[in-house]
Amino acid sequence: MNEYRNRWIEDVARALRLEAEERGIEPPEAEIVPATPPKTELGDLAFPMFPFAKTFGMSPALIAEAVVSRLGRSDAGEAHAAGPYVNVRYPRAQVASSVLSACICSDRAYGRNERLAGERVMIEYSSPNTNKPLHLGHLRNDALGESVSRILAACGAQVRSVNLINDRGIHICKSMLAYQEFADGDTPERRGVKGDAFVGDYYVRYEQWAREDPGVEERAREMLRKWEAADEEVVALWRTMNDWVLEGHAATYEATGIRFDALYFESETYTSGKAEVLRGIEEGVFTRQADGSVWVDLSPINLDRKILLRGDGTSVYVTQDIGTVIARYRDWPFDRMIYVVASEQNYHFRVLFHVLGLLGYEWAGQLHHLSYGMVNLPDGRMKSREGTVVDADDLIAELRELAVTEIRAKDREEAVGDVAATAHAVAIGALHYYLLQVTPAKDMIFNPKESLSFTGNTGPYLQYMCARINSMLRKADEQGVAPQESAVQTDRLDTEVEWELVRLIARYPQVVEQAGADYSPAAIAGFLYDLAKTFSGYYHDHPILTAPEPSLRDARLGLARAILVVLRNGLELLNIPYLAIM
RNA sequence: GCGCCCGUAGCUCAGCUGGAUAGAGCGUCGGACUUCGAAUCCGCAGGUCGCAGGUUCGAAUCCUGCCGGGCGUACCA
Repeated sequence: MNEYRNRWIEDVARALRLEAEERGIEPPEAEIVPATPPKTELGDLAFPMFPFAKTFGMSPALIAEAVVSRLGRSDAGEAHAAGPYVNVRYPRAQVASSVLSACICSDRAYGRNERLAGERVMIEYSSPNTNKPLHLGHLRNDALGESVSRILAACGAQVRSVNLINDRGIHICKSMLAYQEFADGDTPERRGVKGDAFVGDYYVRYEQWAREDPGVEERAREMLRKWEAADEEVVALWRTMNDWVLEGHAATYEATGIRFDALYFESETYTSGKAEVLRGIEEGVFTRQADGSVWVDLSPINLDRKILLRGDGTSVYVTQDIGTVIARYRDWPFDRMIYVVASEQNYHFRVLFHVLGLLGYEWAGQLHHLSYGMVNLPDGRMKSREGTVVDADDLIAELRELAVTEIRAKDREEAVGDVAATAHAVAIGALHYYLLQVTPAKDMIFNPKESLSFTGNTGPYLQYMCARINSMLRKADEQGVAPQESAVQTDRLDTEVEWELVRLIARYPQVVEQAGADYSPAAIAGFLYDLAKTFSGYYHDHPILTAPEPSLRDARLGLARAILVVLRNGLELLNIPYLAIM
């Protein structure tokens, strides 16, 4: 459909030029940018004539008429004047047939593009602490990271997803200390709970404990010192508890379809970066203060100054990130690196990227912080102290139970077969759609009640449309009426809504490309909902399997099949499970 | 104070990078299952697009200033 568009832009430009010539006027300079008319009846492309009114000394409507009389019609469609607009209508049957066949033939590859072909993109997301289970904030992070990874891969990039696990530090020692003090050798297995939840309980326990006895704070610091000194007992405990947590996190990733190509552990990299900072002093880009601490001047980027090494020579957060990104670049030289990290850390990444530039890494300009907003509850921020943090596993379990209830209520147990698996897929679909429909940069409110809903603008709605189309195609097969692709007579698709659906299918590849350029799964979510909603209205009013004539039935089945292709591919990019039956 | 982000229907969110009457979902109310699966569809109601200027033929969209909110601005990560 792009060819048509480009051709019409040229044609309209030429017509305007000729018109100007004939009137002895300077050809108009304004760029010709087509828009989309608000309704399909008006056409498929709209050229507003307002910008040319001044140079022509004519009303936009008159210009539109003059332009149209020069354009006439061609095999690329026909133009007509609609007030101040030149509207173009494509040859529908022709376009429909090329769109549908491209979609159905490409099948799982439909929507892919080569925009980022050959580009190596590393993307970091999740990055949990190993002292507690994943919570709702991680779920947004994971959903975004996973989806953006898939979108970039669909744009042709070679993507490597990594998870930097924060497995060391004072917060880790806190849960360890509480465990030592209170657990009496208990284990997750013995208690029959997930390892991350088990350890998380001790973290909470520590917080209570520290409130009653301020002295424990010092004991935690002491433990950290021992850990850094590789004290055997402390390291052994650390290893055991970390493994518990990692196992628990892995189970949650598994349940949510989150994958990584590599795991990085902060415990292995936290001392790196220091050498880089020291090199920076030699090169004069950092300065050392009398107490031995090292600073970077950030006034070039309108910030203050920032410490890079403490007086005692130990690293801070930025220093570590300097080290890890350099190490990663060595492991796997990338053309671009994306950090999926909450907006709280905007400042941190501005500093990090600037510092890497100062250190002379030319790829510093290829680092991006995909900043996303906070997830709040209807009555405010999640607070671990007040116990309002929404646990990831609990939420998923709740969604799953609700889905089971739905399946039973609709009496679909038999049709569905594996109720548990289907319910889980619905739960994940609801969750991911809910988290991804919002523009990443915006804070969002997580309304538990709303998130538990499966009706309306939701993931299950999209899954349901897939299931319905599937069901139709299955029946067509059973009745032996499944059409050959080549046999589809697209001129039978002559209603406005059918044309609208064809246009949506044709637009999908561009949506993927745009979503890749903007790192915005929300763009895909919005598009899929549009498509599903339009189709839903359509098949309600237009019988498909039971269409009055075979050629009409076949054409509609072809359309439905193409829509299924798009929905399925799109859902995959959002990490929403596809269901043939639900 | 300074920096970044955000203000669109009662609530949660869209709005194709400046174009035709600002759209969905939820919620309220009212309709549609002997008809391809009602996790569906259709209709009603609901808006000074935070406010004020500016740019433009044309602004929810771009610029400036206010007002309101969030997050930062640590020798925490």
